[in-house]
Amino acid sequence: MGRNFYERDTRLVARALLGQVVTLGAKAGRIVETEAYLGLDDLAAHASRGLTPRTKVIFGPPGHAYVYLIYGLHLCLNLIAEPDGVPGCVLIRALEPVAGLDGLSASGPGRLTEAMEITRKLNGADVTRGPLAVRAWPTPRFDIAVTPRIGIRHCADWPLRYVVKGSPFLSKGGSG
DNA sequence: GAAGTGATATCCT
DNA sequence: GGATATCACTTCG
Repeated sequence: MGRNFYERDTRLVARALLGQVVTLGAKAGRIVETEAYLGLDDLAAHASRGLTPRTKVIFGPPGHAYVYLIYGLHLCLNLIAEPDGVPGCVLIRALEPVAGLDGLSASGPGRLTEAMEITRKLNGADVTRGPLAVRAWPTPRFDIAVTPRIGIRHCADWPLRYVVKGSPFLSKGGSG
Protein backbone atom coordinates (compact mmCIF):
# COMPACT_ATOMS: atom_id res chain seq x y z
CA MET A 1 0.00 0.00 0.00
CA GLY A 2 2.03 2.95 -1.25
CA ARG A 3 1.31 6.56 -0.55
CA ASN A 4 -0.39 7.09 -3.91
CA PHE A 5 -3.13 4.75 -2.70
CA TYR A 6 -4.22 7.46 -0.27
CA GLU A 7 -3.51 10.47 -2.45
CA ARG A 8 -6.97 10.75 -4.03
CA ASP A 9 -10.61 11.49 -3.22
CA THR A 10 -11.47 10.53 0.37
CA ARG A 11 -14.52 8.55 -0.71
CA LEU A 12 -12.48 6.48 -3.14
CA VAL A 13 -9.96 5.72 -0.40
CA ALA A 14 -12.71 4.78 2.07
CA ARG A 15 -14.16 2.35 -0.45
CA ALA A 16 -10.78 0.95 -1.51
CA LEU A 17 -9.74 0.30 2.08
CA LEU A 18 -12.44 -2.35 2.48
CA GLY A 19 -10.84 -5.77 2.46
CA GLN A 20 -7.32 -4.50 3.27
CA VAL A 21 -5.61 -5.44 6.51
CA VAL A 22 -4.42 -3.27 9.40
CA THR A 23 -1.44 -4.65 11.31
CA LEU A 24 0.21 -3.58 14.56
CA GLY A 25 2.75 -5.89 16.10
CA ALA A 26 1.35 -9.43 16.04
CA LYS A 27 -2.21 -8.20 15.65
CA ALA A 28 -4.00 -7.95 12.31
CA GLY A 29 -7.56 -7.22 11.24
CA ARG A 30 -9.33 -6.93 7.92
CA ILE A 31 -11.20 -3.68 7.32
CA VAL A 32 -14.92 -4.31 6.85
CA GLU A 33 -16.41 -0.90 7.67
CA THR A 34 -15.21 2.66 6.96
CA GLU A 35 -16.57 6.19 6.87
CA ALA A 36 -15.33 9.14 4.80
CA TYR A 37 -14.83 12.52 6.47
CA LEU A 38 -14.33 15.33 4.01
CA GLY A 39 -13.08 18.90 4.27
CA LEU A 40 -14.53 22.28 5.10
CA ASP A 41 -18.02 21.51 3.74
CA ASP A 42 -18.46 18.43 5.95
CA LEU A 43 -19.60 19.80 9.31
CA ALA A 44 -19.25 16.34 10.86
CA ALA A 45 -15.53 16.30 10.08
CA HIS A 46 -13.03 17.74 12.52
CA ALA A 47 -11.29 19.33 9.54
CA SER A 48 -14.33 21.54 8.91
CA ARG A 49 -13.15 23.80 11.74
CA GLY A 50 -10.01 24.56 9.81
CA LEU A 51 -6.35 24.00 10.52
CA THR A 52 -5.75 23.65 14.27
CA PRO A 53 -3.16 21.78 16.35
CA ARG A 54 -5.62 18.91 16.49
CA THR A 55 -6.54 18.79 12.80
CA LYS A 56 -3.10 19.50 11.33
CA VAL A 57 -2.61 15.78 10.69
CA ILE A 58 -5.76 15.73 8.55
CA PHE A 59 -4.37 18.58 6.45
CA GLY A 60 -1.00 16.87 6.18
CA PRO A 61 0.35 14.28 3.74
CA PRO A 62 -1.72 11.16 2.94
CA GLY A 63 -1.01 7.71 4.31
CA HIS A 64 -0.73 8.80 7.93
CA ALA A 65 -2.86 7.90 10.96
CA TYR A 66 -5.12 10.30 12.83
CA VAL A 67 -5.86 8.96 16.32
CA TYR A 68 -7.97 10.94 18.77
CA LEU A 69 -9.92 10.48 22.00
CA ILE A 70 -13.68 10.80 21.83
CA TYR A 71 -16.17 11.07 24.71
CA GLY A 72 -13.31 10.94 27.16
CA LEU A 73 -12.79 7.19 26.91
CA HIS A 74 -12.68 5.90 23.36
CA LEU A 75 -9.99 6.22 20.71
CA CYS A 76 -10.78 6.34 17.01
CA LEU A 77 -8.45 5.39 14.15
CA ASN A 78 -8.50 7.39 10.92
CA LEU A 79 -6.31 7.28 7.81
CA ILE A 80 -5.43 10.48 5.98
CA ALA A 81 -6.47 10.81 2.34
CA GLU A 82 -6.12 13.53 -0.33
CA PRO A 83 -2.85 15.25 -1.33
CA ASP A 84 -0.76 17.16 1.21
CA GLY A 85 -2.57 20.35 2.21
CA VAL A 86 -6.05 19.03 1.33
CA PRO A 87 -8.15 17.80 4.28
CA GLY A 88 -9.78 14.37 4.23
CA CYS A 89 -9.66 11.23 6.35
CA VAL A 90 -11.25 7.81 6.63
CA LEU A 91 -12.58 6.49 9.95
CA ILE A 92 -11.97 2.76 10.42
CA ARG A 93 -15.14 1.52 12.13
CA ALA A 94 -14.77 -2.26 12.23
CA LEU A 95 -12.22 -5.02 11.65
CA GLU A 96 -12.56 -8.73 11.05
CA PRO A 97 -9.98 -10.45 13.28
CA VAL A 98 -7.18 -12.02 11.24
CA ALA A 99 -4.36 -12.61 13.73
CA GLY A 100 -3.68 -11.90 17.38
CA LEU A 101 -7.25 -10.85 18.06
CA ASP A 102 -8.74 -14.17 19.12
CA GLY A 103 -11.54 -13.65 21.58
CA LEU A 104 -11.51 -9.90 21.03
CA SER A 105 -14.15 -7.84 19.25
CA ALA A 106 -13.11 -5.15 16.80
CA SER A 107 -16.62 -4.19 15.70
CA GLY A 108 -16.87 -0.49 16.44
CA PRO A 109 -14.40 2.43 16.35
CA GLY A 110 -13.64 2.33 20.06
CA ARG A 111 -13.58 -1.43 20.28
CA LEU A 112 -11.13 -1.92 17.44
CA THR A 113 -8.62 0.56 18.87
CA GLU A 114 -8.84 -1.23 22.20
CA ALA A 115 -8.43 -4.65 20.57
CA MET A 116 -5.47 -3.49 18.45
CA GLU A 117 -3.97 -1.64 21.42
CA ILE A 118 -3.77 1.56 19.41
CA THR A 119 -2.69 4.59 21.45
CA ARG A 120 -2.61 8.34 20.94
CA LYS A 121 1.14 8.03 20.41
CA LEU A 122 0.30 6.67 16.97
CA ASN A 123 -1.32 9.95 15.96
CA GLY A 124 0.53 11.13 12.86
CA ALA A 125 2.27 7.77 12.30
CA ASP A 126 3.10 6.80 8.72
CA VAL A 127 1.04 3.70 7.93
CA THR A 128 3.01 2.99 4.75
CA ARG A 129 6.05 2.13 6.89
CA GLY A 130 4.71 0.77 10.21
CA PRO A 131 4.74 -0.28 13.05
CA LEU A 132 1.08 0.49 12.41
CA ALA A 133 0.60 -0.47 8.79
CA VAL A 134 -2.09 -1.11 6.20
CA ARG A 135 -1.37 -3.96 3.81
CA ALA A 136 -3.03 -5.22 0.67
CA TRP A 137 -4.87 -8.46 1.34
CA PRO A 138 -5.99 -11.17 -1.06
CA THR A 139 -9.76 -11.18 -0.89
CA PRO A 140 -11.80 -13.28 -3.30
CA ARG A 141 -14.82 -11.09 -3.88
CA PHE A 142 -17.32 -9.15 -1.85
CA ASP A 143 -20.18 -6.72 -2.34
CA ILE A 144 -19.95 -3.18 -1.01
CA ALA A 145 -22.91 -1.32 0.51
CA VAL A 146 -23.04 2.46 1.01
CA THR A 147 -25.10 3.90 3.87
CA PRO A 148 -25.34 7.11 5.92
CA ARG A 149 -22.73 7.59 8.61
CA ILE A 150 -23.45 6.56 12.19
CA GLY A 151 -23.47 8.48 15.45
CA ILE A 152 -22.92 12.00 14.11
CA ARG A 153 -25.03 15.15 14.55
CA HIS A 154 -24.20 17.06 11.39
CA CYS A 155 -24.62 15.87 7.81
CA ALA A 156 -26.04 12.65 9.21
CA ASP A 157 -27.77 11.80 5.93
CA TRP A 158 -24.70 11.91 3.73
CA PRO A 159 -24.02 8.44 2.25
CA LEU A 160 -20.37 8.17 3.21
CA ARG A 161 -20.28 4.86 5.10
CA TYR A 162 -18.86 1.87 3.25
CA VAL A 163 -19.26 -1.70 4.46
CA VAL A 164 -18.52 -5.23 3.30
CA LYS A 165 -22.04 -6.38 2.62
CA GLY A 166 -23.16 -9.24 4.83
CA SER A 167 -20.07 -9.26 7.04
CA PRO A 168 -20.84 -10.48 10.59
CA PHE A 169 -18.14 -8.16 11.96
CA LEU A 170 -19.82 -4.81 11.26
CA SER A 171 -20.62 -2.41 14.09
CA LYS A 172 -24.19 -1.85 15.25
CA GLY A 173 -25.09 -5.37 14.16
CA GLY A 174 -26.28 -4.28 10.73
CA SER A 175 -25.19 -5.87 7.48
CA GLY A 176 -25.88 -2.72 5.42
C1' DG B 1 -32.90 6.18 26.76
C1' DA B 2 -29.31 7.77 29.75
C1' DA B 3 -24.84 8.20 31.76
C1' DG B 4 -19.85 8.26 32.03
C1' DT B 5 -15.46 10.53 30.42
C1' DG B 6 -11.46 13.90 29.06
C1' DA B 7 -9.33 16.52 25.13
C1' DT B 8 -10.35 20.43 22.27
C1' DA B 9 -12.11 24.90 20.52
C1' DT B 10 -13.91 29.10 21.74
C1' DC B 11 -15.40 32.20 24.48
C1' DC B 12 -14.08 35.40 28.66
C1' DT B 13 -10.88 37.87 31.72
C1' DG C 1 -5.18 31.58 32.82
C1' DG C 2 -9.83 29.95 33.33
C1' DA C 3 -14.79 28.41 32.32
C1' DT C 4 -17.99 26.19 29.22
C1' DA C 5 -19.97 23.60 25.29
C1' DT C 6 -19.11 19.90 22.19
C1' DC C 7 -17.85 15.27 20.66
C1' DA C 8 -17.06 10.50 14.54
C1' DC C 9 -18.71 5.76 21.58
C1' DT C 10 -19.92 1.99 24.60
C1' DT C 11 -22.49 -0.04 28.19
C1' DC C 12 -26.15 -0.62 31.12
C1' DG C 13 -31.25 0.03 31.88
